[in-house]
This record gives sequence, C-alpha cells and structure tokens, in this order.
Amino acid sequence: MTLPHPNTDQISLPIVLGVLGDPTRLAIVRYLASKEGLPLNCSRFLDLASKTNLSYHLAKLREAGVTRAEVVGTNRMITLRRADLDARFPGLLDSVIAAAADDTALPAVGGHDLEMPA
Amino acid sequence: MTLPHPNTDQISLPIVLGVLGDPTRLAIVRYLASKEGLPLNCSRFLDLASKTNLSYHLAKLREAGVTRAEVVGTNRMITLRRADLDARFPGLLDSVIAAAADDTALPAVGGHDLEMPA
DNA sequence: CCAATTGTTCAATAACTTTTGAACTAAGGA
DNA sequence: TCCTTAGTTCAAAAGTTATTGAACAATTGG
Repeated sequence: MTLPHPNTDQISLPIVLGVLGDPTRLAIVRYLASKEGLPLNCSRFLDLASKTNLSYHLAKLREAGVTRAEVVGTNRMITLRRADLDARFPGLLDSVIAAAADDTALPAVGGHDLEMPA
Repeated sequence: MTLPHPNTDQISLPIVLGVLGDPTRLAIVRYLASKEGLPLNCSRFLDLASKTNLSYHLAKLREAGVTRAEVVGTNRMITLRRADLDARFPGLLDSVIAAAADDTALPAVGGHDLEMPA
C-alpha cells in the first residue's frame, strides 16, 4: 500500500508555488520544516483544519511533490521532500520558509512538543 | 492618475506565491526579470494572453505587490518590484526565477529585442 | 471477534478564478 | 476635431478549488 508521488523531475514550479499559496498548506509546510526529519502523522495538523479537509490539503502537497506520505500501520507519516525540492529548485524552499517566518501576518508555527510521556 | 499598489509591508507571502503559481503570470515575471530595469508596457506580453486577460493578470500581479504600474500617457509601464520583494522576502524572487529557468517544462523566456528601429 | 483509532472517499455545495467579447476611457497624432 | 493606440471595465460563462458531513476501509489493541 504505497501512495502515488511524482518523482523529482516531475515536480513543477507553478504547481509547487500554487500549492504553497494556500495558508493552510503553507502552515503545514512550516510545521514540517520546524520538525524536520521527524515523520509526523496527519493528526498533528488537526488544529489547522478538519480531518477531511486536511486529507484534501495533504493530498495536494503530496501530489505536487512537496511532501512524502508513508503508510505505517493505520498512520500516514508525512515528511517534507526537502532533498528533492532542493535538488530541483535550489534555495526555493528555504526562502519560502524564511519568508513565512518574516511575515508577521502569518501565525507562528505551532509548538506542540512531541516528547513521549515519561 | 496613479494605480493602487500595496506598500512593502503589506505584501503577503501566500498571496505572492498564489499569484506566481499561475503559468501566465510566472511567464510575465520571468520576462520582466530578464529585462530588469526597463519599464515595459502591457502590449509586450500580448503573446502570452489576450489583451483583456493580460489586464486581469497584470492587475493581480500589481495588487499582490509583485509589479508596479506607472501611467505614462496612454501606456502603463510595468516594472518588477524587486527591491521591495527582496526587502520583504530575501532571496525568494531570485530562487523562483532561477527555479523557473531550471524547469524545462516551462517555455523559455521570449527574446523580443527592443532596439529602436534604426 | 469487537471496538477504537486513523485516515480516505464521495457527493454536494460554496466560493473563487480564469477567460471571453463588447463597450468604454483617455491620450496623442494627423 | 477625428482617428488610432493602449489599456480598462463589465457581465457572463466556464472551470477550478475549498469545505463539509456521512459513509467507508484498514489496522491495532483488548
């Protein structure tokens, strides 16, 4: 059970930009970037949208090649495709994330900690 | 007769990204970047869309703060707001333009020369 | 097996975006 | 003044995207 992802050379700039042009999706990407390396499951993002709507936005991100989703049991673990994006569009992701951090009109990235309970 | 433009601190990242996510507008921006400094009138872009449609896309770019339009007689001279974009979102415009140049799925920027006829 | 958890799909709707042609304005040149 | 050039505005049509709730599927733990 693997989900469809474009390969690196199929990632399209206008599609990536369009996908990042939505505030919910930009927030998802910022959150992923802030926890980079850690695979996060979808329900991490439930403060950003309803479950159904999240499914929609996460599919858009995945289909655009911005994120990767791996099926692990009943979870989908989501990661940023940083290496692929950097290879295809050097500097783009970093400048978008830095720009988002500078844009005071956007909410700060959520700081849920993810330590295991002791 | 001046047209409405957002000031620098009003430029919003998701709006800019959304606006650049359209292939016609991305092509306009690439062309402006390739002729940087030169103010170009709207009809420079008639190969990209119809006159009416161009008016629509150029308004979107202007309202997002990506371009500036100055009324000069019967022309609107369009320039990239590079300094403002660089101030607000450092590196973003450069990486978008570089990414567009790398994206072989996008058409090469049109090379109309603009020498005055002899 | 049963129930809970995680997330998807579907159909409907609402909201927005893009594109078009026809009519228009405003400036400039003959 | 009349014609042309440059571009806008408007309303309609077409297309696309976002959001919702209800129903569904798959896995896991008891």
